[in-house]
Amino acid sequence: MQRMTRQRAAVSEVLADTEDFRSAQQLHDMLREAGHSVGLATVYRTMQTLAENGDVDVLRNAEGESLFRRCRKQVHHHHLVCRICGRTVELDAGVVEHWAADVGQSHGFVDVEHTAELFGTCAECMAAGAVDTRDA
Amino acid sequence: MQRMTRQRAAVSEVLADTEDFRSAQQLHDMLREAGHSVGLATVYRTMQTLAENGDVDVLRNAEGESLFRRCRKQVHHHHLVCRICGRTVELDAGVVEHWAADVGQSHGFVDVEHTAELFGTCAECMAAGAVDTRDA
DNA sequence: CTGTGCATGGGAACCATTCTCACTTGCAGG
DNA sequence: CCTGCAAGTGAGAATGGTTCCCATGCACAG
Ligand SMILES: [Mn+2]
Ligand SMILES: [Mn+2]
Ligand SMILES: [Zn+2]
Ligand SMILES: [Zn+2]
Repeated sequence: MQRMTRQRAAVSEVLADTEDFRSAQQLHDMLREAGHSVGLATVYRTMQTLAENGDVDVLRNAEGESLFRRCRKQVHHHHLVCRICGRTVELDAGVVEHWAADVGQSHGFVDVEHTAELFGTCAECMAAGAVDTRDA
Repeated sequence: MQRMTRQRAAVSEVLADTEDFRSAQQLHDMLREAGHSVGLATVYRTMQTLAENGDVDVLRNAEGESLFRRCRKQVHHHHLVCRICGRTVELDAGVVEHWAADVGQSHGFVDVEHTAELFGTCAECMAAGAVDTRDA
């Protein structure tokens, strides 16, 4: 049984304010800046619950950190995420769905699930003279 | 300049002995069982080097742990992995490559990378009504 | 209003991975 | 063969995201 608490309301508010994937720690900072006081553990707990309920999407960046976002689409979809600012584009990917289904079937696998995410640097971050932090 | 050491030889040997994706710690255990003494840090370092050279493929399981495997194909590809026995099929996925490139470009993103893995239950495991032997 | 049991939060615990650094060793060059 | 030295090693410490613990707080049904 879910209770409505000051903390959960604050988290929902912050989630509604951003279009981008954010880590639990970033959300925690955003809450603090917005004047709300919410414990980090509570942020993690809340995101876990929201994720289980399908209210937020979760993905892991290259560093293995979990990123959260309230998505528009409730149905299955994929993302193109800016690895610098977190800007996100929701993608329909019928091609990928078909690929997954075909490949699974042709190899005799059942209950095939797939993961597919795109990470890049968005135009704005690129223009901002963003340094490519990769390779070297 | 790469030097051939007892440790690296042992790791290569163990990698050649398995078809399945394994974690650094599992590899470390396998080395110990095979009678070789190799530090865990060395296993990590070796896997990192092999991964950079494209000699092993890396993927992250649901728990965020890195799994390694020596793949047949040297070129970029994806995997269909049995979530029960770990059996792995290497996949060519031109469709996915094109999708990633097109989507990235049409949204003005650069340096677009993608992840795409399929997890399912293979025919044998399905027939055996098998119990999950992995994870833990 | 009140009790009760879900919720909170600060800090400790967890745990895979990386780092440190003194020590070892492969191997090119002599 | 030697030898010097840069690359490699490993035990343990550090890191850092995430979860756990537990005393205290508080939402809300009755
Ligand atoms: Mn899909
Ligand atoms: Mn690909
Ligand atoms: Zn960006
Ligand atoms: Zn199987």
